[in-house]
Amino acid sequence: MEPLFVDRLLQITDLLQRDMAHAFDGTGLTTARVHLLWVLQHAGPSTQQSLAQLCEVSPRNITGLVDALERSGHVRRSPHPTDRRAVLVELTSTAVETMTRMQEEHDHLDATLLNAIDPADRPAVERGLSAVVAHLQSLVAAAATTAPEEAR
Amino acid sequence: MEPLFVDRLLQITDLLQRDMAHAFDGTGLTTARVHLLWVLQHAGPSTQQSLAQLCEVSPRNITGLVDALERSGHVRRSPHPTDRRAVLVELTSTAVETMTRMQEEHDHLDATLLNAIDPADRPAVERGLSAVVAHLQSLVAAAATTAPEEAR
DNA sequence: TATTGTTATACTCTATAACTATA
DNA sequence: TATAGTTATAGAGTATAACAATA
Repeated sequence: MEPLFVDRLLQITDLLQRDMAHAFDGTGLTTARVHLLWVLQHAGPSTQQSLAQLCEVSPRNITGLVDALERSGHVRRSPHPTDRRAVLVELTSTAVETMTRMQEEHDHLDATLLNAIDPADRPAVERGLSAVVAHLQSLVAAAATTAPEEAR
Repeated sequence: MEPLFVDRLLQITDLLQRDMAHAFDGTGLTTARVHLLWVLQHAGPSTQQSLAQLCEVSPRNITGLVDALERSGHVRRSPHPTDRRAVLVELTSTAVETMTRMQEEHDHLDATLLNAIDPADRPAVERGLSAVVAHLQSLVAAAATTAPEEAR
């Protein structure tokens, strides 16, 4: 009996998260902290405000994550050159190495997953998943505009 | 520029979770609690031990979730008929209604997602995602057997 | 007056360990 | 002796609100 299509997607969600969790098993890092490192790696040195926006999380939350990453030596706070209210958060060299390794694992996972699919099916899968993403984006966008009204 | 395949999957992961989170917006429920209700709906009245196994979570965690769901009127604890150590957790009629509605929304989401995919591509997408699931399962299984040794 | 980050407070999910009541 | 559930304790992620320093 075929599972529902959406259940297949949820199963992939679950498995991907488990697999990625194994990747930081020995590092003492967590999903939220790795996400912040990932954002930092791509954005470069950033203020906590901009990190909050990029991570879609409260500024207070960033304070906590940066505190933890500073303690574990993955991140450094330095004064902002022109705005004395702000700090710049940047990766340490240790973290740069860690993120480089994670990026490689990420690319490797991408290759092996694609490789698991019959080459003849790949274009159709690409098209299908793009369509699914587009549809989900429109659903989420629609919910985002109606939900705030309910909340009042 | 095409995103990596695995990034497309992660994007779907993120969007699915957001969309489903909207579904319990007004109910005061959370992901973990809805998951427990979902399990209960499919398993029927259960002891907390078996719920812990089905949810892959500690028994202590179930205590907290059941406490919260009992307070919000979604769940009832009743004495186990033959084992006086155990309790049976079951859905209240309110929760049965909620879960029925959620099941309908789930089926509806399944239909609309599938509908977003070109009919000609559907079989290939099915095959492709099955292969991805199988591959991820083997990765997770492999990590599960090696990780415990590192932990010692 | 507006913005940056922090302190204060609180809730949720999660875990392990010790304990109670029963098997 | 082993099992079911709870109390005790703890850590992580998350949020809002009040406040300090600076713009």
